[in-house]
Amino acid sequence: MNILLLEDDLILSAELCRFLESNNFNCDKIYDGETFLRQIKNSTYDLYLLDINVPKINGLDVCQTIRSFDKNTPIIIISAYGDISDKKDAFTRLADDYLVKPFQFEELLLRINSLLRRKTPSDNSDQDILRIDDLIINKTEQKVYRGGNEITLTLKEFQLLVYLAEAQGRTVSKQQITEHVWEHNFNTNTNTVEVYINFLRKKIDKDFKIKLIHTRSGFGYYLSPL
Amino acid sequence: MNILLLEDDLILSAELCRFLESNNFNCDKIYDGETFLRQIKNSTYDLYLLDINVPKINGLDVCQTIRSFDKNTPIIIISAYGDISDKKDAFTRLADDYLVKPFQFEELLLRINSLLRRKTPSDNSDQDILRIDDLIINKTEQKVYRGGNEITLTLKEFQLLVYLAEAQGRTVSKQQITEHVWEHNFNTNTNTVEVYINFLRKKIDKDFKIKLIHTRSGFGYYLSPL
DNA sequence: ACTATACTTTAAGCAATTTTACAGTTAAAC
DNA sequence: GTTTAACTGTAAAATTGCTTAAAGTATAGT
Repeated sequence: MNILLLEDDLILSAELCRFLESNNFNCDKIYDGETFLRQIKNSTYDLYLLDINVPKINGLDVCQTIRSFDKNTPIIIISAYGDISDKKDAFTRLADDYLVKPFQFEELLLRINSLLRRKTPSDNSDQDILRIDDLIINKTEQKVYRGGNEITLTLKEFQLLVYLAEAQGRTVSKQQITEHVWEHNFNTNTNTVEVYINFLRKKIDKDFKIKLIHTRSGFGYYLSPL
Repeated sequence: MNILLLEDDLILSAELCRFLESNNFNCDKIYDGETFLRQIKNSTYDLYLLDINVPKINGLDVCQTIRSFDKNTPIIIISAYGDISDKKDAFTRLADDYLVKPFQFEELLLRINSLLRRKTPSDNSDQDILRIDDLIINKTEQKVYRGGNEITLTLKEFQLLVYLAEAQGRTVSKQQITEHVWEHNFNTNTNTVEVYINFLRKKIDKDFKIKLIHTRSGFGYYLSPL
């Protein structure tokens, strides 16, 4: 089980991580909200542990951002703020639990296990969420987000994007795309794929500095932030 | 939403119940563990609230007994005991949360809602009453209300609405709808689903500003106030 | 069993959206 | 510099969805 910890108190962070690892969790630690959100784009975790008062983006905003595309992964807020208004704030942003510092590590462990126990048994939700940089594709909900905003795609646009995303950065040929997304094999001189790539670029890359859809002339297309 | 409360402090019990009812829960109160276990055989609840130190059978044993046949319904322990060993005891008996007395009612409310939100969607089909905004669907009575007024639906209309409601805002395809509501799988060129969606829209959305039934062209339909 | 009524399904025309095709332009490869 | 591949806007075609009416089916009362 992988846990990602957001905590800027280096001593607490190290201690907590050590404690969790001694209880058979794998724990990564991050010190500011911005890096945190970047990190979860690359790797998936089973649970998030968020301090509120951290640099750049605070823990509550991080929580809200996660929940905009992932309703499932448990989130526990750990904070020195113990007021009911702070707790209310956390729960309305769909956190699952709230622990006031200082707390006993043992209690945190109990609550982590309790939440993980409740996670849906056949948790395919992790595989159903594809990420490329800040682009998030939720296959079950059939929805796409970039920079926190939802992007509305048509059925074919969505299928094409999923096919590209599942190639994991490898280049896929137009031949492969027509076969998988359009399912007709002999279609020669047609530029349907180019047209749809163009549709996707308009919706996904146009307003962003970092382009995700790339062409390898003669080979095909690939999805990557680089 | 129905809550069953186990608490032998009559003053606290009454106050808590009043608070929960003012927050749109239905709350029944029981004063000892034995009666409690008898009660849950007769009626189903959405969440249990258990004090530990009560007559006959204590709250932790009640918790363990419930979990022997029901792993799903959320259980919150409320107790004056605040030691880590007590908490550990509660969580190992598969309670979902633990609040130390005295606590703020407001915080209990937050934690109740958090747990109810997480209830697995699958057991939503066990749910008798489904709600989407001001639309209320009573499955056992097979009645539907919106804005306090009853809406008369035919059998197929009702089945379709229930199927959409149980999807919890997710988009369901026409394929899925025909399979579940009409149960014939090879149905090719027929527009029965569209027609029934139209019937439902007339009865449910027509007179209201906020529309609940939405189309995602190419994908299917979903129910949501947004 | 007959009739009236309500319910379900099919059909058809229209509207909206999505997909495809075409054509001119631009960029890349050789 | 020429050739080939890729991009992009427009428009036509195809698909999908909505709505209404009417035909078929089941149900209840007499």
